Amino acid sequence: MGTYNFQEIEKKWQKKWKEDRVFVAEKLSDKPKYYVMDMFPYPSGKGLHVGHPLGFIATDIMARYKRVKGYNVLYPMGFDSFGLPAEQYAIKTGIHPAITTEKNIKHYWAQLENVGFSYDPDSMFSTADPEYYKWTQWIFIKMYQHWYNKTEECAQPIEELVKVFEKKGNAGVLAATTQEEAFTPEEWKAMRPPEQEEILMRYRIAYLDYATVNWCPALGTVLANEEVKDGKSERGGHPVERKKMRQWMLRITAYSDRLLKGLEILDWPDSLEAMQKNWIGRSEGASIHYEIVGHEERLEVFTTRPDTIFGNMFMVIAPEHPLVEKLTTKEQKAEVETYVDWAKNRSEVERMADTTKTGVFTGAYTLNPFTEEKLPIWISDYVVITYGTGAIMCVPGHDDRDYEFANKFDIPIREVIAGGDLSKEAYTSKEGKMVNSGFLNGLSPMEAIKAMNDELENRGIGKRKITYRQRDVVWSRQRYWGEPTPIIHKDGVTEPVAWEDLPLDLPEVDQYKPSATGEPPLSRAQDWVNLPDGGKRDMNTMPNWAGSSWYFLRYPDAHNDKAFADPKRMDYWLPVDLYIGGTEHAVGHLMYSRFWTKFLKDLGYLSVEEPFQKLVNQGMIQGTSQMMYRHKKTNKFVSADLIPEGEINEYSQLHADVNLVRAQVLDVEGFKKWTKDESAQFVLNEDKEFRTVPRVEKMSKSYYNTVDPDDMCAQYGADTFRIYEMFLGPIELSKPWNTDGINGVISFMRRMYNLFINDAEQFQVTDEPATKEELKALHTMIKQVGEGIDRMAFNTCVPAFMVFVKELGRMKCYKREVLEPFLICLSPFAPHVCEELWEMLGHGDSITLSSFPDWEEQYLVEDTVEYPVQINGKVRFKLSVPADMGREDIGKEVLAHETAQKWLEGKEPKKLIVVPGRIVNVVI
RNA sequence: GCGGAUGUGGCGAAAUUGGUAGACGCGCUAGAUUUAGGAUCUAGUGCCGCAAGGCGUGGGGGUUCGAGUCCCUCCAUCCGCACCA
Repeated sequence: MGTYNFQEIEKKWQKKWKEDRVFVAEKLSDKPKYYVMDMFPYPSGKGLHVGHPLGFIATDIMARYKRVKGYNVLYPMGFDSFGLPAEQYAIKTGIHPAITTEKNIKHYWAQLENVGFSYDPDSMFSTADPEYYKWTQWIFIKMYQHWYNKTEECAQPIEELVKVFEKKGNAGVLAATTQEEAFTPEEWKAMRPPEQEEILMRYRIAYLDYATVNWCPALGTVLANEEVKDGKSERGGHPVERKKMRQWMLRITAYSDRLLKGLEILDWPDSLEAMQKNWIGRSEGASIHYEIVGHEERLEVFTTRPDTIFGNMFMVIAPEHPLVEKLTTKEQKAEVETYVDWAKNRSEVERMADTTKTGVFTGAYTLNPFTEEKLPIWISDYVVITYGTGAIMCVPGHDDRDYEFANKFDIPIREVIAGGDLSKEAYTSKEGKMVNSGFLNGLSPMEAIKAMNDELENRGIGKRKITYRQRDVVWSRQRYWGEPTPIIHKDGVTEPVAWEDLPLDLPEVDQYKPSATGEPPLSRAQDWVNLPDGGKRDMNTMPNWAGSSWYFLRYPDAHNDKAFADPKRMDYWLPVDLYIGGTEHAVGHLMYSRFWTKFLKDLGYLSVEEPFQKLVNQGMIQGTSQMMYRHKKTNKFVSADLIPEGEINEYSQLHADVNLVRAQVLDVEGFKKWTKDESAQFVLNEDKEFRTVPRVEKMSKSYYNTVDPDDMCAQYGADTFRIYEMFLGPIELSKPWNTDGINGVISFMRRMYNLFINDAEQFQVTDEPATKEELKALHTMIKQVGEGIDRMAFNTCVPAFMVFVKELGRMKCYKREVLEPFLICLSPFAPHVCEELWEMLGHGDSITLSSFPDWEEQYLVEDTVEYPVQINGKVRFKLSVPADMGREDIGKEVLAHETAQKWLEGKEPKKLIVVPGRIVNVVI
């Protein structure tokens, strides 16, 4: 048998690819392009495990496939290098995060090279490279220097806005802004610079503002909403508080509508699209201004159910609402203050865990504009200040929360839509007829919404409004290892760092943690912070999201020093045709990337509105941990099959290193060596084995269930490893890692190799012409593989190869005519061995330069006989049936023809393929 | 509660537009061959049944000549969001 020496082959070709620069894309070309990439990894100290390459292998297959399909392919890889782990390691050890990061990147890159990915080496960069983050800072400054014009749906320079203010004031400006008060040109000109600055901040796309933010005391920094899960920090699971702080923010809400609409044209998974839609949370409703009894101010509320306004019995405002103090009457003051204090100090976790209604009456009333009733204004934390106006009109009859609140505080309930039973629960459906509702009576709720909106607008007390759940994103982090915010504070105003001073490098500091007084780590570099002219540098860094928000724009021109990228290259390469990555970035990275792309498009740097045309979420590869049991009293390890079910609690469970376990049996000696505990005692079963119990959980070093791709490549070869990962199932699916089935792939690889090299180590490929049967096997394979790759069902390609190889082996076919096209088909999956065999076949060029074969139908169809058939005396066409079928078989099918005719209305059928008993297919 | 998905042998899974369900691999069974390896080859392997035959894609119903696939409904599991007005 020929020896398939994968180690030698793989090393040889990896070296050759590198030296010959085979995978460097033509950065500008007339050829059709294909841009495919992965979500780049964060280079942690732990290295890659077998879960990471799943998506990478898929993109590599696509890249290699598109190359042999004649495309100019850009397939890059980079590193998302700013981030928490390197910084926390630095705090612990004092080693500069840049050093750790560089070391980790080297390790990652070596691991990736081992698997044989066809990355374009010229495109590689790290987000922590100053030559890269120079442009991250540049984009940030651009955002700072622009505002969002809602009339033109476009970001525009802030100087132009200033000119408008000087000429006309802000009254006619429709902008994404929190500036509500109007001012005249004279008022504007009379303002001092810090006052003007404050107003401009309300317009800038990157702006400073006091906002209630997620403060994580354990991490010493603020976090974005996307980084908070269930009231805890996504990284580390530390508790998060709400705190009012002045922070850099990005006005992503200016783009909410475009971010929502853009989803329609994208080829993304439904679940991801739904998540983004949900996150943006568009809802249509009305804003209504209520008169407050005895006050000048009005109370603005947002509601999606203006139809129910006749059932509005009370109002609730959030504890943080600005009117709280003003509205509270003397009698209620003490009670209100106690409540507001309590609500503020309640942690997010507590609030989420306990949703029973609490609240307090302010003593103030609004007037229901339609019933003229006095409605009490309450305060409750079930109304959140960050959504809508932080105040609601409450209709206890037709809203679950209002219903619960009204019952608790004995507020009357009125039915305004017939159909429910209000003694039991609120009736929230929009089915039924309006009652007790004045001019709305008799209408359906949908009709009533429209009528009420018209009436509100006529009377000038409200108008239709669209509200988004999405909030502006906090873009400051009180951390060291990130891009410094390129802003200087001086005399109460801010100004950007000059272009020629970019990149604004991170300063050296003595320690990486926040200062003793709670200032960000950058405050430790006082020389850097304080400028000679009295200005002070901003001490915040940008969040981890910053670098990844535009890296896909950099790959085509990764080392450009004059611009973030050459516009011609942007036009040629964008959008990314295929982007693969995990679902964990659904609302973070993917939302920001879309936002930054739209912003840069507005400024004229890009011509695309959306960065990622097709997106695929690869599943997570879970680890299969191996659990072993130790008796709590005797401290002996006991083989799992010896433990009676009822006694399991007497044992403690430990993770054994999965690399020491084969088929649920532990290598006891290896275990002793690993734990460095020679005295450990083991109770073995009657087969003298120590059995473990598998448990599927996250792949993590701490569970000792990680498998290093380097080990897989060393043991089985990169090609086998790649095919096996694809063979596990669809890439979208999560599945536990196990190597149980890898022998099937190994034997396939051996058989495949043996088609070329026989048992006597001789090359046995001949130039004989192939038979029809052999060509049928070939073209079946080509069709299945080509279609499989096109719909990214790589798992279905592998069986096609296996069947093909088995059949050729059975037919003893060692013919060039069949084997050459086969190698090209297989090469995206197993590139090394295919290159090697391609070379043996006498080719001087890389297999990458060949072209993917087309399948031909003539080899695939069965021999057929055609019979003329008449249907209902009208449609005549020919019926093709397999040659071994007789007329009598067709006769059985005549019953079906009436339906067949219906299918075929308006179409010109060529043939019906029939098998005994049924019509199989209609070929048009 | 809202939104999204998924449910097929002992296991991972195929079946692209409705057309012989379970391809391919693992595992298992038997045999062959060598002989201690985590080897190779051959045959078998959805379930029930000696068989003929029957039953089978989470449950129930429907459309169709024909349903894993389409429609309705219920159930289970997973993921995301969540007092969003």
